[in-house]
Amino acid sequence: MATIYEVSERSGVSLATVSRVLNGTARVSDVTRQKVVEAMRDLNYRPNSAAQSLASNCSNSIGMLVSELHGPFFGDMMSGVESVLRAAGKHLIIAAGHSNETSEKNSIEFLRSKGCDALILHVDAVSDDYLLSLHGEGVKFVLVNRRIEAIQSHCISLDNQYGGYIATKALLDAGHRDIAYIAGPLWKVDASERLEGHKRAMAEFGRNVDARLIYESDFSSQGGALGMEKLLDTAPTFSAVACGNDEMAYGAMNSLRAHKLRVPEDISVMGFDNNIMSDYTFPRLTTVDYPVGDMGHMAAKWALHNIYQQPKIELRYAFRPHVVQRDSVRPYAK
Amino acid sequence: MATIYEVSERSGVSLATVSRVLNGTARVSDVTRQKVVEAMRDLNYRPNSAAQSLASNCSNSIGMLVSELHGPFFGDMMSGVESVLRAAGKHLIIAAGHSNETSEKNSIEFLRSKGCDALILHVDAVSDDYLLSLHGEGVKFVLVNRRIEAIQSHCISLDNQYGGYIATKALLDAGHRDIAYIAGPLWKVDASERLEGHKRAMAEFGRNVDARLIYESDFSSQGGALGMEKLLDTAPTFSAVACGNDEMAYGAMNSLRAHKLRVPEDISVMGFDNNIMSDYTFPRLTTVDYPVGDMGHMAAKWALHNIYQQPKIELRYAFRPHVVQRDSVRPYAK
DNA sequence: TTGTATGCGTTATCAA
DNA sequence: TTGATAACGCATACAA
Repeated sequence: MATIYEVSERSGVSLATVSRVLNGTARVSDVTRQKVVEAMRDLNYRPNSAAQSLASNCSNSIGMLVSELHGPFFGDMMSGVESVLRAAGKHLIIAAGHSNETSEKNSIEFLRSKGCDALILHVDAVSDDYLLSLHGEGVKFVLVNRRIEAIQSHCISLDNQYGGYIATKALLDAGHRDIAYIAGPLWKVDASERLEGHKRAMAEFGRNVDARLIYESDFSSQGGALGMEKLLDTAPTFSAVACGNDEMAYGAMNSLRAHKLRVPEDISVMGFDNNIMSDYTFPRLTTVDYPVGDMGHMAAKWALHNIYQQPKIELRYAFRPHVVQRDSVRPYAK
Repeated sequence: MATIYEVSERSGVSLATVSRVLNGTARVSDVTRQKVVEAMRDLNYRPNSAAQSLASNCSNSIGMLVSELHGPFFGDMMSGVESVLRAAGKHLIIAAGHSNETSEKNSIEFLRSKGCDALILHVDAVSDDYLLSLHGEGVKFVLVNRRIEAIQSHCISLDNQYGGYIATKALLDAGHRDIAYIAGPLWKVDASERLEGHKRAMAEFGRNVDARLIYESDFSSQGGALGMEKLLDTAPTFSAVACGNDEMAYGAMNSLRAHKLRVPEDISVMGFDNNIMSDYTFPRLTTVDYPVGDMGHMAAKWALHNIYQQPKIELRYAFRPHVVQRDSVRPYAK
């Protein structure tokens, strides 16, 4: 592998000048630049990334922690992040946190140890205090899908409460009044915020929420199916169910089908996230669109702006979802 | 940030010794080790990754190129890779190739420029010759889901031909004889191999394949839906359809439903891949299981063994899929 | 078992 | 506009 020395030698200029044309960091006369460029080409020169990082104290890498690498949600998010980072010549190091506190902490340490210039974090098991202390230590990071008051400008989040609200409101507007809710694990803030939104919508329509109509599940389809079983078994009758995410909605629909109940004729189902698959279930799932790709883009832009000082980048911290009408909800008919 | 010098000074031992306890590369007496460890803790020392890479000529990073970051297939694959790499202290840099030749080449160059110790490549747009020349240049890489004779020991692949064969054979065994096929884009080797398998199975049952029963699509659900429309419109009657992947099967099922045809009562549908979602479609999709997570694991192990000289690792290069029976296929009844 | 000295390939600070 | 030269933080060959 050719080094900058060899380029310097072959082109007859100094080390420093080669570095200059490499980085465009200072004016270089056209003729010398020409010579250097040729030498680089001839030698098939590639700068050594580690040496650059060491000397410049900048690794040009961003670490990203997501709960899981698979699943449509994180896939779209990583995709959004990667595309803008890539266009900026930065690279993305990924790690999975598995929604487990120890694992998330380990992953963060791992990413830190790799010398990332900044971290993009989607964490749910770790505490606010931990994150705050990280911030105190000077670790550069941006949180996705989580909001901490004290470091608002480091949080890119969805208004989950609003999402939960419009989901249930869409059901109410369609005439439903007895609405069940299958929530995600309530220790996760997004899950509990969505449920809050549901309650707010219900309250707005003068419905006090019956606790038996709410089931706390785990964001998985199995969990959704289980929740529906339980609801069907023990809850008062209902004509619609809102789910904390799409996957649970899939499970719920399967469970309904197993009970010979038709969606949406007998029961309307509302999801949350708008996974790519929700357009291909049967019936196609009416849900709340989560602009996860956009939020991924924004997280990457945050890093470009705050870490790499790229100017002229419009940052946005709060995203609002909207309802996507498809076929799993229909007006209530007695 | 504390450096090794400061640790050396504070613990009263030499630089070299600190490095030794850091890497466990040579014997160090317990007392000195103790002093060093304490100093590290007191100073909250973290080795500088770039410096380590520069000095050791090893970045401890693996670059991975996948077609897309989203979608169940690549998600599972990355997940498999990450977990074993992570356990070994190596990190994963990811990039998307978008199944486009220029983009794939750019991504490979990008990854190379980042100093990855090795590359895990899922590419389909780039030519064998290109890959071979890369190999000739000394670039370390392993191919996933692609086989090139000349560098077999660098290829971890699924027997797609066999998969296509068992998919159609399952249909034939169920009594179907008039079987349509919705293929992926045939310039992709996996798509064409699967189709080959289909033809082999048909031939084995004495059926010569009617070209009108084969539709070349694009691996997307939309494409699958389109293919089914076309088949319904212009092909001779058929009682079953095998699809090049699950996503096209989803589209095909939707399209059948739109035509008031029931799956599997009127038409049986067979997928390929066993996406996580295939267990939640309606009807649940009978398909061919692609052990993509296992293959991801293996790709990572390949790197551990071949690049980092980790011994005692069993490598496997060929994976065989199997049929997963669910609800979208049923015995043919006149 | 420990220490010394050198090199890894850049960037960056000076001068010239 | 260019060139010396000193960091950057660590690994390692060699000596002790």
